[in-house]
Order: sequence, then C-alpha cells, then structure tokens
Amino acid sequence: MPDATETKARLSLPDYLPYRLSVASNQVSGLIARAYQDRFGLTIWEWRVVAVLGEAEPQTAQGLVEATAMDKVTVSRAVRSLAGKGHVARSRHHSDGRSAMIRLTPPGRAMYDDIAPAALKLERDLLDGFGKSEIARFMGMLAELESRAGTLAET
Amino acid sequence: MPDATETKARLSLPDYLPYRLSVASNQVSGLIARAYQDRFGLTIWEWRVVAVLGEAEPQTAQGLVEATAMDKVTVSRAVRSLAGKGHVARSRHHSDGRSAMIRLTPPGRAMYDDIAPAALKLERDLLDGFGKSEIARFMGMLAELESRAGTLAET
DNA sequence: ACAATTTAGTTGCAAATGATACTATTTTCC
DNA sequence: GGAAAATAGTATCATTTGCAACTAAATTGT
Repeated sequence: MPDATETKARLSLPDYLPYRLSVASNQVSGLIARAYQDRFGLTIWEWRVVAVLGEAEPQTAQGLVEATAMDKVTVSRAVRSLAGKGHVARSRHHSDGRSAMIRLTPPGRAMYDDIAPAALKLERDLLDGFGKSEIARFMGMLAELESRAGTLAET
Repeated sequence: MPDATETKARLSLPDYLPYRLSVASNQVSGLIARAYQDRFGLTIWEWRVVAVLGEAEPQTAQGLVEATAMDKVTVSRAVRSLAGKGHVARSRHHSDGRSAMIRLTPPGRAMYDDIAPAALKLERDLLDGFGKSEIARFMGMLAELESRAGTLAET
C-alpha cells in the first residue's frame, strides 16, 4: 500500500531527491558533453540546436529557445558558433525583419545524420535492460517534477 | 510485456532522456537554489556542506568532497565562505597537518536546525502524491543511470 | 633516513554563464 | 497615422566555474 503522506524524519543528503537528481543529471550530462565534444566538436547547446533543426527546419531563434529550453542568449551564441563552423546558415525572415530563419547547411545536415544514431545509441546504452513502461513512468515523473518545480518557483 | 530491446527510430529532443533529465534537474535545482539563497543566503554548495555537517561532524574537506559529490575546489570555496559568515569553524587535525577538521559553529547549527525542516518540506512538496514505492523506483533508476553514465564515461 | 611520490587543500587564470542593457523592428491601440 | 509598448536578437559586463599549477605535509620504498 503506497503511503504518500509519510514524511522523512531526517535530512540525509544521499536520500534527498533534489540532490540525487542533480548528481545523476550532471553525470549523464558530462557523459553526453564529452561524447559530442570528442566526436563532433559540439557543445551540448550546439548539439541541442542541431538536434532540433535536424527534425524541424527552418527555425527562428525564438523557435529554438522554445524547443531547447535554452535561454535566448545561449541560443544566440550556439547559433553563431554553428554558423562560424558552417553547420547552419541564417537567412532573412520573409515577413519579420527582426528575425532570421536558421537551417542546416548540407555539411550540417550530414553531421546531423551522423549525430542522430550516435545519440540514440547513447540513450540505449543508458536505458538498456529497463522495460518500456518503466522508462515511461520515469519520464513521466521527471515531467511532473519539472512542472511542480516551475509552479513552486512562481510564488 | 515490457520490451527492452525496442529502439527508437527518430531523435526527438522532447523524448530524449538525457535532455529531459537535464531540464528537470535544472528546474528543480533552480527552485532549490532560490529557496536557500532567499531564506538563508546560502548557495547550493554551501547548503550541501551544511547538510552533511548537520548529520555527521566533524569532517575533513576530503570527507565533504566524498559526501557531497562536489569537487575539492568547490568544497574549499564553500567552506571558506561559510567560515567567513561564521557558520563553520576549522580546527587542526590531530594527526594530519595538511588537513583540517570542519564543524558547525553554534550559529551554524542553529541555522541547520532551520534549514533541515525547510529542505524536507520542499522535497515533500515536490513528491506529494507519489507513492513510496514509486519514489523508490524513481530514485533507484536515477542511481542506475548515474552509475552507468560513470561507467560509460570511463572508456 | 631520506629522496621520490602521493595526498590535502588553496590559489590564479581562462573559459563559460547569466543578468542587464541595447538596437532594430513590429505590434497595439487611441 | 503615430506614440507607446512589446518582441527578436545581440552585446556588454560581472559572476561562476573548472582546470592546472602550486604549497605543504604525509607516505612509500630502498
């Protein structure tokens, strides 16, 4: 019988959810960061931008902000860096002069075609052995925590 | 029937576990950071140090490194800052001259006695409504991901 | 016993990050 | 139609962070 009302008596860091979440996330992010840095010379932020563009082109910077959960300054820097390396190109937005349309260049697209399988393999290595429903519950709980933290932060 | 062998066809950022994990963790960490900054003037790192000392005193810096998953530079800075505010004190280690024993001062202890319930309440707000076993599975999976990421990073 | 190595902790420097301010457009609404 | 407010994106500056070098003490091996 689950008991949602039970409370913890002591504060033990190893059992403290925000701590565990942070440590696990940092460990996973570090792995990812190194993998993409080593194989493609991309930061995690550049990689996120490429991942979004690979699935949905073109995008405005604002679209990337929403799709990547990055702040607009971070997106701006990532796009500039990717443009410098020739992975993406900016073109004028047809109707909004403040905005630019961002898309992958052919070399950028080729890189994405290499990245995507590598990214999925990494995820598979992390999740190997867990059942589909187990994974779904885990992701659902992550989403719920994210949402609650957002709500609690508003006050 | 769970199927652990199934693989994903496309790379979709919103469904990508490392991404979700990072976003959720950042959101929760942000909440925590702001809560401790506002109420106690502590950074997350200072708070972690205090949380460990509150449960197990005294500690060497190295002990804090192991207990908090922080790197030694971060621990050094957090301890110095806490010492400057009078929350912790350093004394000579009886047998090792390189090391110092770190413990809470009486005001530091008093602060901890305020912090601990606030921290547990925050955790309860985040987890409210989830069953004990659900939470346990979630934490277990976090631990497993952390461990696998560590292993994969070694190669 | 003592040179070489390891360990504890701090410092300094360079890169990453985040908040704020700024420019240039576009939208709102009177 | 035009002033005021909002939005897209960039630049600037202060803070944070992480790495590598450093000092000092302890340990190891001969």
